[in-house]
Amino acid sequence: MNKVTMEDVAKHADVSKSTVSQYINGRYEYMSKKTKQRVEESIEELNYSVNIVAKSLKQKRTFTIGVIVANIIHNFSTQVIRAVEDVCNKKNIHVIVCNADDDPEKEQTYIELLLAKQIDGLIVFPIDGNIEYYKKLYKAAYPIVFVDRKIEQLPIDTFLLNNEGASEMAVDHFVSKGYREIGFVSSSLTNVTPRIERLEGFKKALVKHNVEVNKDYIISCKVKNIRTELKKMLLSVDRGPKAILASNDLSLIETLKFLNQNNLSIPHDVALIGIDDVPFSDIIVPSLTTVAQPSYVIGENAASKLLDIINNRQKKRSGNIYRFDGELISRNSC
Amino acid sequence: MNKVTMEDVAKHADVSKSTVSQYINGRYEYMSKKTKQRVEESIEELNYSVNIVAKSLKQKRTFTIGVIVANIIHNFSTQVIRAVEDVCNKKNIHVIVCNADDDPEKEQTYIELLLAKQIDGLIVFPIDGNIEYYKKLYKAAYPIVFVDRKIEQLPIDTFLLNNEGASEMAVDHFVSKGYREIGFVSSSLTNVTPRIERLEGFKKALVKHNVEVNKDYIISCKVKNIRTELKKMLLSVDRGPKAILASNDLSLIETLKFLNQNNLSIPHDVALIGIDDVPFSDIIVPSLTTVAQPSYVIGENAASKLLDIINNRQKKRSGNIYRFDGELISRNSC
DNA sequence: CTGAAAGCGCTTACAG
DNA sequence: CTGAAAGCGCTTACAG
Repeated sequence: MNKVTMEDVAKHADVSKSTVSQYINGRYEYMSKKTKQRVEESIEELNYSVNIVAKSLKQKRTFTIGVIVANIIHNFSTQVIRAVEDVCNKKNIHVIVCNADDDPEKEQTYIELLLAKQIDGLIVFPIDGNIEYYKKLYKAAYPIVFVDRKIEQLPIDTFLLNNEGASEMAVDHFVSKGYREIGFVSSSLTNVTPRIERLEGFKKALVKHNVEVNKDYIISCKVKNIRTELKKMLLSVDRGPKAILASNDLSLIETLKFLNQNNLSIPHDVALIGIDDVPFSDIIVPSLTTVAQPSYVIGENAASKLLDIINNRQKKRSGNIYRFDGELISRNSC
Repeated sequence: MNKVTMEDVAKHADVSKSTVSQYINGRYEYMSKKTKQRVEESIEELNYSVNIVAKSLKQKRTFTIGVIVANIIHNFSTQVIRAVEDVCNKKNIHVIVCNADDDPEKEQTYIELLLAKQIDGLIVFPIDGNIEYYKKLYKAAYPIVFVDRKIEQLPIDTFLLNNEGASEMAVDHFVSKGYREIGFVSSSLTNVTPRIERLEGFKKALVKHNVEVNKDYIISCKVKNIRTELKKMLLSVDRGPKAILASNDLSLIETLKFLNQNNLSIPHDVALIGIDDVPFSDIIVPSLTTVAQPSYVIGENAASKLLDIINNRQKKRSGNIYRFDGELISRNSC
């Protein structure tokens, strides 16, 4: 395929490699019409295309960034990736996606491989276990932004949902519909930002509405155990909650499955709101009321910021936290 | 970050670059214990990692492959990508994913960019409009495999569903449940393999069961028009079909939406089977009977084959068509 | 067992 | 306006 090099073009056009390079990079200022045309024709005839690897080595830029998602299983991850790719593709930047699978070691291996490939920057959904490693990257002034989770110790730009606000929206909606016995289901085991903040927002919102926080109504466990916990909460306790806030897509799905399997009707027996829209919320019966994350917008912003940082390495970095509000989409499950 | 080079390590260990390179690449045969240890320590101390861009330029391998999906909107695409990434990551090969969005020009731009990046091989969900371009790649002996769709003219290894068999499974299931008035809904506009073959398989299966093929029961149009067409088919015609085979995930979703919106109960009013499992088929009520594609297996096989081809460039290529059988998952929609 | 040298295919100051 | 030369950071025959 790509056997023809700049040298070949130069010979064919009877000019120097330098000139061909100038042409390729659109620096026509000092180029005679004749030369320009000869080069143009030669490139056409030989079907030349530049070797980006060689170019990258020289320029120390690879025109590629990496995205490391904590876990690609979440809808949110997929949508963020899509947005990042859209933003980057527009600027002819390639994106390499790695799924850390919530495993710090896996993540570190990926980061090292990406760095060895000299990628220009990194978008990371950070994992608790790798803080020291991020610190190294930060100190080396490596272009990096975080998504979904923040790491307190590091002034790295971070893009995430207004998590407390999202919970508040859901609780407000429940209360406005007359529900005061509200449960909370979370699938995250580890101490990640979304889980902490959504639970916190949930509690605050209850307090705001003068509802006492009932610990028996809060589930936080592995995905596969959610249904067992729901059974305890809804079927064993004397009076369980009449409404459930599922804190993300996976816990929403588990809750749905549980309710369906136990013939509990939504919203009659239990009302349901999920944080994180799921692709089928509009398709099923009853349709699901959710607080949708602006995932695409979050991804766009993170990508734009990263590209900015890459293009202005010198500028000192701000380490801002960018919050994006969720949107309550009222459908039929509450 | 990666400022430290092989040269630095060489100086620090007081050996030559050649020796460091040998060490990095695990060629210890002729290396004295002492040298080996000194290099090892220096690498450790300087925190050196190899520059893959330089390595790639020299070796003419980038340890990266590209995947160009026709349209990432399909569940199938996502799953194939996941499988490809799993296979490649195990061998430290990176994957760059591009979404052609069913646009031949977009696809060509991506392919050119990927080639300029010197990627080692390509997995493509081919689009009708780019046959000439694939031919060029083929002639240049560029490592490439196809997924999901075949291009008759080119002997390129292709991995796809046994589409006719999938339709047959669905029809058999309908018939076994007593349905003989069966509709077919397809979302693909263009003449792509899955659409053609699934429709063909559908017709053949009807014939096999001595059911006459009724053209009014076959819908093939843009996704956004499916519901209008369904309305004509189900609500305007005197006697519409009592069962519907949705030929892929998107048409399944549209059909579901239509049935729900019109309060048609599944399977009582209309039985439903979809080719292509959707993630929520098990979650909703009624759960959906589908013919699941072995998407992950297809992706795994395509990736393995591509890596094989890359590692044995000399071998002449077979151009086999690899068919994978779907699996009927009987749930409650039929 | 180890090192000097050439070269992968570009870009970029600099000279003329 | 154009070209010769150096260099990006590796690998790889080859010499010793």
